[in-house]
Amino acid sequence: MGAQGKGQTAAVEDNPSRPPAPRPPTVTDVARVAGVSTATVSRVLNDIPTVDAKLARRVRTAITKLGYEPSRVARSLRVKRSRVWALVIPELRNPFFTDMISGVEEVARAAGFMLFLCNADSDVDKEASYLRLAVAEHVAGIILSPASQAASARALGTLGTTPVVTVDRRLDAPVDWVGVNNRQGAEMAVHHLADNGYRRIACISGPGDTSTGAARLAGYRRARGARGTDGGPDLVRVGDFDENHGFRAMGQLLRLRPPPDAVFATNNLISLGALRAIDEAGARVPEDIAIVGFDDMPWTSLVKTPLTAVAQPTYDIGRETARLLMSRVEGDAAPPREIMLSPTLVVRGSSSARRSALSQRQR
Amino acid sequence: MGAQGKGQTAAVEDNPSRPPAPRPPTVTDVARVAGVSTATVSRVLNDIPTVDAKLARRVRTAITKLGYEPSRVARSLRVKRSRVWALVIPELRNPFFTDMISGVEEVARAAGFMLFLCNADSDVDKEASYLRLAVAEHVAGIILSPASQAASARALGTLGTTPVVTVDRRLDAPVDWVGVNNRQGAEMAVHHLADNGYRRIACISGPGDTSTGAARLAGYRRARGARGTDGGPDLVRVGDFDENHGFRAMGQLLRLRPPPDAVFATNNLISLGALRAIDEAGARVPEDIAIVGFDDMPWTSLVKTPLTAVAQPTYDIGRETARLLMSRVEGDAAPPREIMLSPTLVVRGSSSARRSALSQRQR
DNA sequence: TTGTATGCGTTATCAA
DNA sequence: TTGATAACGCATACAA
Repeated sequence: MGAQGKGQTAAVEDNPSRPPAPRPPTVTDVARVAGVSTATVSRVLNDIPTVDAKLARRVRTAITKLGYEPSRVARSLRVKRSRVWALVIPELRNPFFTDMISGVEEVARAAGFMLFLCNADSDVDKEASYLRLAVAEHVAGIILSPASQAASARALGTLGTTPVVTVDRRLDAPVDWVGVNNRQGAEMAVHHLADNGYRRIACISGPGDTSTGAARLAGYRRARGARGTDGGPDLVRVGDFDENHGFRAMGQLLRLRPPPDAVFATNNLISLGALRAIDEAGARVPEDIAIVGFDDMPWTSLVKTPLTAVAQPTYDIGRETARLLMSRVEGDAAPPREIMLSPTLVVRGSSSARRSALSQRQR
Repeated sequence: MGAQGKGQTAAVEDNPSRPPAPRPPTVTDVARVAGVSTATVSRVLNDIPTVDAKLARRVRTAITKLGYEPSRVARSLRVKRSRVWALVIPELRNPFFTDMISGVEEVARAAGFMLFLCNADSDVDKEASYLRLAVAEHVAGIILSPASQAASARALGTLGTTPVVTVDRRLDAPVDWVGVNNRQGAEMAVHHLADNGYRRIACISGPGDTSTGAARLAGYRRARGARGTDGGPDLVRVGDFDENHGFRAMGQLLRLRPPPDAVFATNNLISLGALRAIDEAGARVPEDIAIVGFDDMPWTSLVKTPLTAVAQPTYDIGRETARLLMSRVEGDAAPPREIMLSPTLVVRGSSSARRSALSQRQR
């Protein structure tokens, strides 16, 4: 109900009583008002100590009086480096990345850096295009989670001297990296399933041309090898790190004869899709199929059977990445560093110890 | 292998075999190589038609030969407007906003705009600080989802002529807005619960100084009024739009005597917290308490009792917001516009028709 | 149609 | 310690 606020569209014309040029003040204006040179204003702005306290005060009052705000673009042009980072990630809708970004944002903001958000959409061309834009914007540094191992490493060459820190996904190149021990995380998942009596453990893997996809699959294979579990290569399903792949792969796995008795879902979106497939097939977790995911999410404890998952210190990953980039931006020229954090296994009902076929019948 | 070059202090001069200056090429370089003036290069760059095809070709080959990339910061300084938008949101870890951002990003990238990601962290000071930075960076436009209705409206004044489009959360100011009909969405939720026989319908609301918090609460109250349901003001719990508030409020509601038989959770994080509280209390959905959430998420169909939710066209909201800002950036000076999309109710098990007390006992 | 020259707002170099 | 002045890389008014 109520009236629409649309009324009174009358005087759209320019108001002649408005000051002629609402041009934002510049250093020159500040200098004039403070009665000093622009050089002195600049010195005050940049906290250069060799300036008389009295003059500095005059400058500061002039600044507040005018409501002056230094132009970051003019400064960027002059010093040939902006206080901006580019954040290039493969998928914005994956909560892992947004949590990670939260960590990056915290330290960037504290240091006065703005963040260019670049969503590559898992597309190497979009990624390359964003990287070009980033250098065209004279960003001070780049945080990159590469869409692909091969193509993205090539793109690195075009970046000139801009510092780059990769995160989560590695590159075959001498470049900083922050992330978790993905192979270890995968091994933990599979060993845990084997410990709980599962023998046919499947894996829904991500793309082979991402280091995380490759490492988690490698960990899975290694752990299976160590435990001598059953089943052949058809238990491995490689595809994208998304819900769709999780859904379809899980459907295929459930139709296998014999089907797997457990599955390792290698990221949170794949887990989501796999759970949906299990649900639609009317299968029970873990009686018909156990599942362990990668990435612990707010919803993992709330699904029908709470999900066991390999948890990453996602926010910390973002913070460490930003700190490392910060040191590079400030001139740290040490050889490339790799900061590897540890994943942890959060055990819940989806991987509960398997009952033997006998005891199942006894129920 | 050779001697270290360090000894030869004789030749302090630049190594002649190395290119003297790995300085990125500029318009001047391109102009020199192409044998034209910088003005012509600039014209080619900006697709100004009044340039001879032959010269244009020469320029273009020079550009590719040199690997020239125009400096967006120099251009920004010159034209006093960058091809960058600022995206100011209250909470990066709320998937609603990241989905919305995906939509924004799609149209921004297509138009060659970069995005400054500004996470205000529900803090009006951080928000104000980011808005200042945005103008200091000469952004072409701002997409703002205000942390608070009152404080953020004040901040608008400092923005000068920079176009602003608000999204999701409104402001008490004549400014563009894109979002859904939040009051209607809330009404749908409550009417649905009432239709299914619930009589004591609680509400876990967001902050009163956000338009979405206020509108959803208003819709809840209005629908309750229309249906004449039971219960008093203690059925309404106001707090933050986060999981913690959802968890605590739900716990309090469950301890009420008599407790509510249904609850409306006014955003996805509150739903998460409420479900967790219900779970920990050992209550069943919907037998002990029915629940309807706001925002449909990938996990909503997978929780123990699939969640009925008011769904928003989140991605579209982002796209529409970006399109509106684009038109403003291109000079559209029409009066402020409001684009209101419609929410839809996705019905699942968490709000199934209530069984009477009698039939419940009969089970 | 093309070129010359100037300025965007800042910082850095050099003299004073 | 301070100030005049020259860039930074680009776009444009004006002249040719």
